[in-house]
Amino acid sequence: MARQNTTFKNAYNRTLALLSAGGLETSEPALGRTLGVSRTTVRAVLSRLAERGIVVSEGRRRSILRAPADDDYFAEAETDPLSNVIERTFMKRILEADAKAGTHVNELELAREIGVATSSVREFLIRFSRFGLIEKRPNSHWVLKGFNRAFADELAEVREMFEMRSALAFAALPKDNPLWGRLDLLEAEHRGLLDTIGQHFAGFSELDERFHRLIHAASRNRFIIDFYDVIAMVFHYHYQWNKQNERERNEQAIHEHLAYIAALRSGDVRRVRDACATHLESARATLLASTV
Amino acid sequence: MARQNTTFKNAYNRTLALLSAGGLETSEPALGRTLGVSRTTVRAVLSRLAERGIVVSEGRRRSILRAPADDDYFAEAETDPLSNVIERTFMKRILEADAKAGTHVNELELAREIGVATSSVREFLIRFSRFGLIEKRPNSHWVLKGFNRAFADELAEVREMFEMRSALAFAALPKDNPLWGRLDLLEAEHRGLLDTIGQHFAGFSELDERFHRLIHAASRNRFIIDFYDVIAMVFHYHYQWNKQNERERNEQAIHEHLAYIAALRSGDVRRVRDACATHLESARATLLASTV
DNA sequence: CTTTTGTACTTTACCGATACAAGACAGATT
DNA sequence: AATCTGTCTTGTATCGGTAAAGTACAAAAG
Repeated sequence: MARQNTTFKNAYNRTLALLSAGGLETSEPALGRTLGVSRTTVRAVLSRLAERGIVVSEGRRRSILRAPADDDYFAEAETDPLSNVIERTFMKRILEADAKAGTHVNELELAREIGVATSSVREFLIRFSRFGLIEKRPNSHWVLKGFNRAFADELAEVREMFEMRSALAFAALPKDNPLWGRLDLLEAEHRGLLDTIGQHFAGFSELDERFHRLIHAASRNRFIIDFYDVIAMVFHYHYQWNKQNERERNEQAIHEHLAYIAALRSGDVRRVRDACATHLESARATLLASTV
Repeated sequence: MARQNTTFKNAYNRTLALLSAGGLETSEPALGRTLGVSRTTVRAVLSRLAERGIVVSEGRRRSILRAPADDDYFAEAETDPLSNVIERTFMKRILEADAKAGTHVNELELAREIGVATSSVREFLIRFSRFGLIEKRPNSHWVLKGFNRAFADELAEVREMFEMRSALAFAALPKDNPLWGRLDLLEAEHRGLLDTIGQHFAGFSELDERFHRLIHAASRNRFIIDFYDVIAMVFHYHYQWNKQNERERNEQAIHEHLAYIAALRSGDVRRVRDACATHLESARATLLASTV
């Protein structure tokens, strides 16, 4: 096999979902746009829909024969892009066990473990290296730098610098800037989550990310914006391992966000500074508490 | 061919240079350490030295038969690692001509132009992407973001933030920290360069890089330290195209560096701030002047 | 008993090939 | 006149293979 057709399978599953929701696009280009794939893939999807007797197309006329059933969908595992699989396996290794600084990472071994070609692992490691957790010895192995206190400190230091600057830039934005509207929406989501915190506080981490990315967007600086990828990665993975007091932590964070939002609206530099600093300080504390 | 043996050729050339200087190491491991390569490569070098009748080895006894001549060396082009070749070709393209933001970058085309496999180009582009000049569209091409004013501004903004912090950290270093010693040496080099500025002011860019990297080392933060790679890349390539007033610019920069060094030694926070700001401001101006 | 050499083995760097996915274009539909 | 479909071409994602470079270990030399 040359390439897993995850793009196709993903698009197919999402088309089934659209069908169930009754919102199937009419034309190939339109469907391509909503799915974010090319027409070639759309046609492959339509072709399979016809094979399975769900939708038949003739020319530009399409008729839905039946609603999709559960077993029409591809298994989730199959729709996961290879790079995600590699990333997950690798992060599991790093976070779970022998992730001491100085450990060697072997491309070939990783590739064999996951069942993929070395070049895929290689490319992943190169991409991953910008997170500052691994380093390459030319012509030789990669060296792990450890998910430790030093990493957390360095990360937090830069984060605080960047976010403070972004927050001040945000507060200074003219009132007709579209970012304000997006901030309003996010605030509403925060309040909504607060009401239902008992049930699904797990959704917070995703909201948290969108909130901070919105703030960073005000910096209009690609280096600042891109740096948030490092933080998002850390939160995404590391917090899967640290469920202690999750609810309390999240609830507190929501309140801090709300205060932060109010400060931004006030336009008062000192208030923004304080709210930002307060929130980032507790974020730092949480992070440090969960390092090795 | 599977792999250019540039490592070997490089090591071989450097061994010849060591021979001419009369400083050949005795044992294989020792030579490996000074060259920074493995024993396998050292043995390949020794074996070629024997073939060419320069040095013969029997057991651990080695005798030098003759001094290396000019045509014993491999041509420089052959000793250049593939990744360098790719980088140079790519940067030339970006800087020379049609480097408008939005231009597509085609892996296959680049690979054909240089005469290498696509995977090598791919890996280069992934590594290069952290410089913020290109961006990947999944399953599709890379998009150039343009070596323009916006890029220079964003770069300068982060640089100033980072270097200011590093400089303050440097000034606060205890006097027995080894970085002070290295600063002394660099100062001497600056003065030396100032005396001979007429002849070889070209050497300044390399000195400049070492100076700023030294300052950043005081931050003890991998993200800050690594960020200097972006700046180094920009200076390395962009300045090859902008030779206007090079001598005056460099001379001024040297004086700014000397003032900067004096400020660091003084430990006076305000003085450090001023010297750092002054220098970075003129660096920013130079950079902006040379963007498209 | 430490360091070096000879040798065998493992891993990385790079190539070439191919299925999957994107993109281009002309003729057909509305 | 714009958008859509059919068809074709190009390019990316991934694999498997091999020469170059690194690494491990036992026997030899000091």
